[in-house]
Amino acid sequence: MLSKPKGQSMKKGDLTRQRIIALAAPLFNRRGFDGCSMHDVMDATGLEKGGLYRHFASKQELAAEAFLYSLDQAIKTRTDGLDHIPGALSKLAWIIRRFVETPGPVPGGCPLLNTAVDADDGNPILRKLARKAFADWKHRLAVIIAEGIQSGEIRRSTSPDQLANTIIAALEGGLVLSRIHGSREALKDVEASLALLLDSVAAPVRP
Amino acid sequence: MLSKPKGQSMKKGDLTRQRIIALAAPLFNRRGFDGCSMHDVMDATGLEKGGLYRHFASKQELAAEAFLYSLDQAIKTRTDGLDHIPGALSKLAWIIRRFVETPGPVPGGCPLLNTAVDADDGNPILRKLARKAFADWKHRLAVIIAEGIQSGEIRRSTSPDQLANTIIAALEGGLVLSRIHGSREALKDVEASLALLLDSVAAPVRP
DNA sequence: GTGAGATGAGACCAGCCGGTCCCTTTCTGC
DNA sequence: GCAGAAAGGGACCGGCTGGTCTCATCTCAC
Repeated sequence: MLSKPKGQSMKKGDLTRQRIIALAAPLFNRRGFDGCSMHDVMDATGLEKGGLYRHFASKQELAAEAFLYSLDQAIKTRTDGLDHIPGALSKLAWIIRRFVETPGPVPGGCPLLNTAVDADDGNPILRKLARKAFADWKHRLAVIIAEGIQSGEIRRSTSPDQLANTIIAALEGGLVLSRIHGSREALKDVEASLALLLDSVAAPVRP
Repeated sequence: MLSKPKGQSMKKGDLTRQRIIALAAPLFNRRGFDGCSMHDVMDATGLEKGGLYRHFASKQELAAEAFLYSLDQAIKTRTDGLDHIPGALSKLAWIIRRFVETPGPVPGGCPLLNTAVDADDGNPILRKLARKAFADWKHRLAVIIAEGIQSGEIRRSTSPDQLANTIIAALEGGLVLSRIHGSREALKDVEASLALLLDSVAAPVRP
């Protein structure tokens, strides 16, 4: 289920498998599990049924791999460079700005949100993957917030989990609004409001 | 496309039509357009193909009607009683609390969000309906906020549209998180953070 | 170079999809 | 109560679904 090793020891089959996943990912992300057929994947990859099913036991397995691929891409492009940002509040603001300004690497909106909505009333496998992905994201944010509290940058009364959940919820909701309206307005509004919220949890500067 | 008249002049056909919509709404809301087949609707309603297609020209028309029904139900249960709440900030807090605490009348999560995600890369009809529904919701909130500014309850520097978009984005995002985790935690967190945000836009009390 | 295993083509399958059509049954205005 | 209209049953349609299987071809270690 997990990705095969990358690098010099990759056989042809592994390369094909990776190629299928990379080409299927935007299809599933855009159209959802039911909205994307194996024939669509055939068209996108140029492979026939047999070639496809040699690498994946089922459509569900391919969809799961495609989701993990999209997720991985999204995380990479949205955290690349974060380490160089000093300070918890700056890190949070940077993450928010990145999310608002940088389009997702895999077309079709955020794969987490899409998969969560697509699978929340069925498809337990995808559902579980989405749940874990959200939990991981929340944890990453909560760690930054906790560090900010530790360092005295953020008020002690702040709940890391609460703030992390709020940031994720607002960004994801804002992305949906922006996509349906075909304008970045909603995301910009969310960014501005989150900035206000971050101000209000910042510890008062000591004179 | 729009609902037929209700009341005394309803023929049998109109009643059946309404019954189909009401029974199909949760199916489409839970499983999405592609995930719900006409056979599912047949099972839910007890009607045969012919009976169904007498009342709707296509699956798309039925889905659109089902969406409008779900939307109408959601708006009703979430605004009923709002008029008795005095003051803009109280109204906003009340709306937020309602959203967090009252489960949607049509199972499967928020029909707006679901439809927006389901249709944002295709299905222009549903997409347009979702877009309008979000715009209407934002307008309703923005009016309340503008009134709060007018009355001196909310800071003049506040942007009604920005705050409205933020509230909607955070609530919808929080609902997705809560549903995927099977816990109200995320929504509660969003509610608390929005309360903080509302505090920060409240005009300072005059001594 | 060769042989064995890896890879892919593509015909095939049963079942389901949205949708149509015609005929019977039921309703309703008179 | 009757005639005409409205409503619904259900067989039928072509096309598409996810998935299987066999056989040809390609790759690569030796």
